[in-house]
Amino acid sequence: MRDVDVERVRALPLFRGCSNDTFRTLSAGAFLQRFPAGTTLLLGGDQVDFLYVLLDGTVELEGTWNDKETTLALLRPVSTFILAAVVLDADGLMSARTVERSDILMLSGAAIRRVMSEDAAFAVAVAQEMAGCYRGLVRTLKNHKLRGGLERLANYLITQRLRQGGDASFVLPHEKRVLASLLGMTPENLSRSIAALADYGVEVHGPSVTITRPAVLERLAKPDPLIDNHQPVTDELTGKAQRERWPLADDRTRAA
Amino acid sequence: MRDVDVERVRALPLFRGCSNDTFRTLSAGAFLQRFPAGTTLLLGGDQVDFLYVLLDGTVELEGTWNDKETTLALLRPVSTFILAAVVLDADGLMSARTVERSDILMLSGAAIRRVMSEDAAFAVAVAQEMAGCYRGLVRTLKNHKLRGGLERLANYLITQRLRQGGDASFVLPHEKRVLASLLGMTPENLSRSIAALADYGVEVHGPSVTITRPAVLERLAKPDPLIDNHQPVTDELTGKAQRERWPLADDRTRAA
DNA sequence: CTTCCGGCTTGATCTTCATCAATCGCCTCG
DNA sequence: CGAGGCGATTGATGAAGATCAAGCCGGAAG
Repeated sequence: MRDVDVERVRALPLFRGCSNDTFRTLSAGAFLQRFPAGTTLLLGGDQVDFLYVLLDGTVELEGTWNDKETTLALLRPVSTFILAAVVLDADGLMSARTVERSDILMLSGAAIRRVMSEDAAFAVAVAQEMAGCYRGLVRTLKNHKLRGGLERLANYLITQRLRQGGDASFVLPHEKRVLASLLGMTPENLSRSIAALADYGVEVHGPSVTITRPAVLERLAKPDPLIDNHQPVTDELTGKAQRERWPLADDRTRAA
Repeated sequence: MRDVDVERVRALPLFRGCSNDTFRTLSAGAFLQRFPAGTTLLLGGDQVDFLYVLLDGTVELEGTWNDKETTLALLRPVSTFILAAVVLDADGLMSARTVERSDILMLSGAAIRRVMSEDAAFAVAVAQEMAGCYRGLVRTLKNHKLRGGLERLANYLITQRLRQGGDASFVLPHEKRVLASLLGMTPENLSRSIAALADYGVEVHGPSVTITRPAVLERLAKPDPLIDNHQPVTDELTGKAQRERWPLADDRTRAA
């Protein structure tokens, strides 16, 4: 594992606050692996032995039932995944698959559990990361139960625009069929929904999107801070927990 | 606060492992309150100052958007709620409302955060509880994205039957319109779905349900351990985390 | 260059679900 | 006892979304 990768992991909110001892213990049994696109890292129901950290590439978390599949999340670096299963030493509820070639760090789950009870700061960080993931899922569930497909798409585009810097034009970060699954619709209906958004000032050509009249789109989308996390993605704000604390005043951020 | 209540809280997985000091600190600033039915405890977007522990009654967690409401969870004693917001010192994403008269213990959020960094065992317990809640939400999300309304209802009934002891007859624990919202459908469609399940050996009279041909119903419902948590509810298995670890062998349970 | 393939789009149709409206049963309160 | 109210049910209708079936387009391989 390269030093630069070690540093990236050490800087994660999950590990930033833990002791050097803790971090050494964890990284001792760790290994970094490069997977090609389309590799299944983990199948739902499998025993989970490692905490995964995505350092480069894209990973899809998916659920399956009755020969149907759905994308539950799309992860970009730097993200950890299946932390919940590791904490509880339980089987994974989702499958994980690389969407493109990805560099993934694997940390021993047993070591994580052991170290948690010895290093309170680390245990707190784990609790915070879990809380952030939990809140992300609450947002997703509300998004699906309260909004229709067109509204979900509109809000997705608004969020992407803000996360990519706020310009009128940006790029869809994933294949449309994957995006459709994430948004809970079929690829056909995603196509139609995109076409329908033309009336609201959304121009899509291949993967590139331009929002010409943001105000009009917002009137349709009705974004809501209790559902949509519009926080831009920066190097400073990488963990799920940090991203959930966002619009807090400084004093509260420091206090916690 | 009565001694018997203190004991119930102390016995929760969240507090069972923490030191006496920790527990004393937490219970010092705690107070128990009785709320009538229909009381809003917490509105989405509110600052969250307390961790709530439902000791008696029923609480509904709900989400709102664009004048629509949906219930995200229905809690029965003994359950904690809005732990994630407390851990991150963030605003609540959901509203909480009593469905019936409820006894609720309120613990200072600031004290919880403080105590976490001092007592690793407690921080671990918080992380585990959060992980359990997270997995519950993953199950819910898969349930909604992968199954249709009739299938969700069928699985709900199967789960209820098992949780209430496995008899052919049992009782719906909530009003049907609340149940409809939890299942993500309108009351009208819940009625129709219930009627449709008559063909699968489900008899419903008011709140009482009888499943005459479980095998037939299961063929429709296709329950899946990666979505449905069929674990019975006992005094021994009260926390969200415990309930997620269920089908594990003894040695794993002890190790963690 | 041409062919092939996979992802995307488009149209037609069907299923599912929401909505609107009316009724019924039950309980409460005057 | 009767009136009103609320939840549940049932029916009719419409909208949203899934499915099926072609076609389109662009990149990769031959």
